[in-house]
Amino acid sequence: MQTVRAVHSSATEASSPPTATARKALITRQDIIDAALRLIGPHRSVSTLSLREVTREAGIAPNSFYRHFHDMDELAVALIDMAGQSLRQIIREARLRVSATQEVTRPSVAVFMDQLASDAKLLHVLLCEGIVGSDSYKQAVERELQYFEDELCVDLVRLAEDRGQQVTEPALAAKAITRLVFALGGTAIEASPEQRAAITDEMVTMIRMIIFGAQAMTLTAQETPATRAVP
Amino acid sequence: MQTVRAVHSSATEASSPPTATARKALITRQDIIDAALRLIGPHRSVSTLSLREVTREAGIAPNSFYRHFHDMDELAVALIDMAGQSLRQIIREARLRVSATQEVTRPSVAVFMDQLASDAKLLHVLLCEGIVGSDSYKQAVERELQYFEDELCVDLVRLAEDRGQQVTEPALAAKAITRLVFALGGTAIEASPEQRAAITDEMVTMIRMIIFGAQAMTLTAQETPATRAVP
DNA sequence: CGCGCCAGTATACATCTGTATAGACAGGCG
DNA sequence: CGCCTGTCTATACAGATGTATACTGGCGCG
Repeated sequence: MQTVRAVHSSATEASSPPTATARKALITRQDIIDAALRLIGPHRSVSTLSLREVTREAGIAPNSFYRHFHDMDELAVALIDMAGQSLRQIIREARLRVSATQEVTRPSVAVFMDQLASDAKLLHVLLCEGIVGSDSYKQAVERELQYFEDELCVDLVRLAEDRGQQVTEPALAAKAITRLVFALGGTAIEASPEQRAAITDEMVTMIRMIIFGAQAMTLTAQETPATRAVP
Repeated sequence: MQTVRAVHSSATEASSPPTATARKALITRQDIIDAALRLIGPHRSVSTLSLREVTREAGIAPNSFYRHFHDMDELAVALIDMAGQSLRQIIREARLRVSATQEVTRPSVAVFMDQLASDAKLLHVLLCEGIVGSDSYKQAVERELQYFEDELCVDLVRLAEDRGQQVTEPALAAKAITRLVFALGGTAIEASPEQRAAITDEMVTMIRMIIFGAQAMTLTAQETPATRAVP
């Protein structure tokens, strides 16, 4: 486990007055959060960050951390909460864009991918800690995903009603879409723009499969119970 | 996947004969792999294991590790490969069970969940390293998932042909199913048996949605281009 | 002004990590 | 038997980490 922490001090430690050691005027929670966000990336999850690493990146003394967070866990929860806010932003933005167009799926996926690009770190937090985090992390992540699912479910039902159709188990369809989009989003985080576009197209088709399927299953249930076998 | 593990005495360090220090007769790669598997769990990914930790669990000296693996990375790759074998086992077993029944989806999902229960650690490796691992880990994981997708795609096409139906973009449907199942499987790893059963039911319905959807989209494309709007 | 308070820092320590070096023991072969 | 070779262990070291203790300097308030 060789630490390849290259020089990198240029960005953080440049404004040292001639005096011995400059004292940071005021450290805010946000400063520390920003430093943590700068550190996490495709290969670093929050749970693997060390306290000293974060304070080093923030340009403060290790002990100063405790003035703002009791734990590293507290930092992680703060990050997960921020990621949740990012999620809500996606939903809001998607509804705005959708209400102005005919299509539904594509603009929504586009919003998701846009937010993924700008808030990659935050959404990555959700992905990582939902799988590898401690129990409390996982619960926090699950809560945020659940919120996303619930909102999506509402939209699915409304969409179907607007078109005079039914959708079986919209909650399940919403869950499938959510989990699928997040799983694929995880692989898209470090993709090139053209790969990203391809993933977007794939996502759109997959989501349409799920929506069509949820609608088709109502038809089979009431119309043709025998002609189309249950796979 | 039978684990032909050696004696591997007690937990860590209990069986010291009167002599100074007992020397391990023969250390095998498998001993070290088993120790690593014992250590990883819901909150521990391979990338966070330390060399000393693994050797401690294996009951050997830290340096003995190097006789069998050049790196911790090499251990991780070995684990991912084992997880891949576990995947192939799932496909084989599912095909066996399916050929004996009418239903397709449910027995396949059941096989997956069974394997998840018995090889939870291995499949967890795939989940973790696919998200948080280094680039080479991610590539290795992606390779295994791709294999799973390809096999599933073949089955999807055959299933549709047997019933005289078409499926649009079977590769995409297979990818959607694969990613969805793995994402949900990740949350099922530490679930109770009844939660697990509920997740299984959900999975079955979701997969049917995707399959139905992939079939319904062929209908809309050729029959009614206007009556059913694209969502 | 004096003074306490607080947000910052420096130093220190025990513990962990990876790994380099050297030693001990068993087995095969002359 | 002697010796070499391969495998495992012991010791040691430099660096990292979390945190306890003691410090320092600027701020507002009496």
